[in-house]
Amino acid sequence: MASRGVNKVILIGNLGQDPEVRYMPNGNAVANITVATSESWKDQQGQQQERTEWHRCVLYRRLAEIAGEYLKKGAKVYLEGRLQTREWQDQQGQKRYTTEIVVNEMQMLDSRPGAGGGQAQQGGQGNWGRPQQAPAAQGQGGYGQQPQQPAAQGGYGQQGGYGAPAAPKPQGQQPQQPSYNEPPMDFDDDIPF
Amino acid sequence: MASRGVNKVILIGNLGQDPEVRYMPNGNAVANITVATSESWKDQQGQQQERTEWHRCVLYRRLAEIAGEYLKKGAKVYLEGRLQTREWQDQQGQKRYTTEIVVNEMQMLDSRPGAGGGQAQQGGQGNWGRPQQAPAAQGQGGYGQQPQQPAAQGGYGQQGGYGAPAAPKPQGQQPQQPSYNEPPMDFDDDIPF
Amino acid sequence: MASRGVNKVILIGNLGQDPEVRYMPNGNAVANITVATSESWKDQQGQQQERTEWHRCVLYRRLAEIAGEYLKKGAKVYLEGRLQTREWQDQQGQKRYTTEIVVNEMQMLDSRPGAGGGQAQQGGQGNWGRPQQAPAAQGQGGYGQQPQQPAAQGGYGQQGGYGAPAAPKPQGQQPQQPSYNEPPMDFDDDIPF
Amino acid sequence: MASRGVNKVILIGNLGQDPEVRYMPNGNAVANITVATSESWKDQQGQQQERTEWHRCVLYRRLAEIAGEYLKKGAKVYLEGRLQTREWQDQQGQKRYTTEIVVNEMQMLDSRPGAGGGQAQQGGQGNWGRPQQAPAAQGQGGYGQQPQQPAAQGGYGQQGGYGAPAAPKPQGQQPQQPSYNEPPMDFDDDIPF
DNA sequence: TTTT
DNA sequence: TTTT
Repeated sequence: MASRGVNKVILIGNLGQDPEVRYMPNGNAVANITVATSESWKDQQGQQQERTEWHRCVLYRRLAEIAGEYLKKGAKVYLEGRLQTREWQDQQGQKRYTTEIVVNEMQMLDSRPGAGGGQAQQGGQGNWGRPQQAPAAQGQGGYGQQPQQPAAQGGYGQQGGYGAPAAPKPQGQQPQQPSYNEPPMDFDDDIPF
Repeated sequence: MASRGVNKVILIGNLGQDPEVRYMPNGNAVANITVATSESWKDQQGQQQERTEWHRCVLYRRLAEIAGEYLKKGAKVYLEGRLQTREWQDQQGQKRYTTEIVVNEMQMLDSRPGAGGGQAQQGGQGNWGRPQQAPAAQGQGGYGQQPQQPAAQGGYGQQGGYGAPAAPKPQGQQPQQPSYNEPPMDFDDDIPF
Repeated sequence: MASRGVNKVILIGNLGQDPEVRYMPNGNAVANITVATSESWKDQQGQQQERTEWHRCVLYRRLAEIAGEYLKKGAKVYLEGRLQTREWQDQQGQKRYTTEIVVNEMQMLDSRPGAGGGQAQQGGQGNWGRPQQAPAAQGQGGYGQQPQQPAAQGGYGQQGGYGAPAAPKPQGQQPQQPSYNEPPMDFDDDIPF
Repeated sequence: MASRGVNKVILIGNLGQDPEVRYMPNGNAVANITVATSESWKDQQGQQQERTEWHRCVLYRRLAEIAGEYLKKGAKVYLEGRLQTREWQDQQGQKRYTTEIVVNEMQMLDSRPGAGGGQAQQGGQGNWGRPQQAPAAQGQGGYGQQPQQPAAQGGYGQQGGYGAPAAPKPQGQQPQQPSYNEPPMDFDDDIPF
C-alpha cells in the first residue's frame, strides 16, 4: 500500500533466451527472463570496447503469461520494475544473494510479425513467441485473431487475488480519464503543432 | 488497460503554493499543485546562472486528498506521472494548450515536524499541512494520532469507482509479495553485505 | 553544473513526422520532433477507448544531427530529457507558453533496415532516414557502410564548445570504466545464470 | 560513447551507514554506500507487513568525494545510476556475483542543518557529514562557510581526466542553454500560471 | 545498517 | 510562487 523511498528500474534490452514460465500451486504464473543491455566506448588507447550487462528479471501473474506467450530469445523489451535481492543457499549451505528486477510494466518493442496486413504467419526471426505454431492454436491469450501487441502493466500484486488461477480480471489500473467536467481533450486525430 | 509507448515524468521539487483541492460532482477530489525544479550553471562569462522550471501537476482522488492534507507551499515532493496536454479556449475563443503532469505516485520528502520525539512543537516551517491547527484537530485524515508520513500511489483511476465519493478503499496495488512457494526472501534481520 | 530537484521525462513513442532540423548561427544543429504515445482502456460502458498524447521534443547539437539523419516519420524512439516551458508571443502580442522535452538521450528502437544480412535494401517502411539514397551516398554521418544503429547521449551542452560547428568530437561521457584495481568484470561472452 | 539499450535505476532511500571512501592509485575517489528503500502493505490476514530492500551503490570521482563529505548514516538521498553485476571469487575459489548501482547522479534530500538562519548549530541528527567537527575545519570541500547543498551529476567518466587527482574542474555538463537565436525563455520573474 |  |  505504501512505500518509503523509491526503488525503480527501467530497462530496454534483449532477451538472452526464451522465457521460463512455471506455475505456482495457486495457479499463478511466474516467468524468468534475462535481458541484456550493452554499452560501448573507446578506451584510453582508443580501442573500441563493449560490455554487456545481464539482468535477471521476474514477472508474475498476467505479465508472466504474456511474456511466456509473446516473448522469445532475442526479443527487445522495455521493462519497468523494482530491485529485489533474495537470499538462497548453495549446495554447501552457504548464503548466496541474487538481485533481480521484479517487473511491473512491460512493453514489447519489436515490430510484430504479421502486422499491417498480409505478411502472414510464422516467424523465426521476429522474436515473437510461438511462431512455429499452427494458426489455429490461438484463443487462450485473449488477444484475438490478429493479436494486438500486448502492452502490459502489472502493479504490485495487481491482479488482486492470490490463491486463484490467473484470469483476465479487470486491471486495477485504467487511465485516469477525462471526467465530464474537465476541460476537453481530444487529440485523437490531429497534431496540435 | 494497455498503452503503446511510455510516457513518464519524474520530478523532485518544491511546491510554489498550497495545493488547490476541489471536488467533482461525483465526489472525487482533484488537486492542482505547481512544483519548481531549478538548475544552476556558470555561463560562458563565468557568471552563475539559475533557471527555475515550474511544473503544473494534477492529482486525482486519494492522492489529491493526501496532497491537500499534507502538502503546503514550500514542501518538497517526489512525483511520478505522465504528460498530458489539454486544449482549452481563451476569452477570445482561441485554442490554447496546457501541458500538465498527471501524477500517479507521490512521496513527501520533508522530514515530519515533530518526528523522532521531542524536537519541538508545531510546524509553520516544516511545510506540512495544517500546521497552525490546534493539536486536537486530527482524526479526519485517518492517519492516526501520530500521523504516518503518507506515501501514496495512485495508478490510472486506481481507486476503482468513478461516481462514488472517494473512500479509503483498498488500493489496487499491493506489493508483489513473497508467496509461500517462491524462493525465500527474508531480509528482515540480516544484511547481505 | 548543479540542479536542485529532479526534472526527468522518459518517452517511448513514434514520430508524427520527419524531424525538422535547422542550424543556429554558431553552426549548432537544433531538431524538433513530435512523438506520440498512446493508451487505450475500456470506459465504464465497456467501450474501447484510445487517447494519443503528442509530445513536442527538441534536440541540440549532435543529437539533432543524428535525429535528422536517422529518424523519420513513424520511427519508434526512446527519449530521455527534461521538461521546459518557454514563453512566446502570438500575433496579437499575447503571451503563450509551450512545454517541450529537451532531449538528452535517444535510442532508436526500430530494427535497422538491411541489418542482419539479406532483408534487402530500400526503405520506405523502415522509418530510418534517407532510405531512398544510393548505397554509396554515405560517409558524412561517420557511421560506416553498414551504419551502426546510433544510440546517442547528449548531456547538457555536452559537446563542449558553443560557437563551433558541431563536429564528431569525443563525447564528454564515456562509461565509467573498470579501472585496473577494481574487481574483474567480464561478462562478454557468457550469461551468468 | 554509445549504448544499446537502457539500464537505469532510480532510488530514493536512506543510508544504512556512513559512506566508505577510498582512493585508487590514480587518485580517483570511490565511495560505497548502502541505501535502504522499504515498502509496507497489509497481508491477506490484514497484518501490516514491511520489507526493506538494501541497495549497494558505488560512486566515483567527484560524486564519491561529495558523498564522503556530505552524507552520513541515515541521510536521505536521490540516486540515479545503472545496474552492474560484477564477478568475484570467494575464499573457496567459487564464482560469486554482486549487483551494484553505479551512481551517476545524486541529490541530497535532507534539509541542511543550520540552513535558513538560526535553527541552531551542529548536527548529530541532521545526517549531514562531519557534524562533530569544529566549525573552522572546513575548506577542503570548496563549498564555503555556508556550504551550498551540493547536487551532483557525474556522467560516465565525467570529470574528464583519469589518472589525475580529482579536482574541481569544470563539469562536462552545463545546462543546455538558451542561445541568442532560440525562442525566448525567461522565466526568471513571472509565472506562467 | 536506514527511515517512518 | 518554491528551494538553496
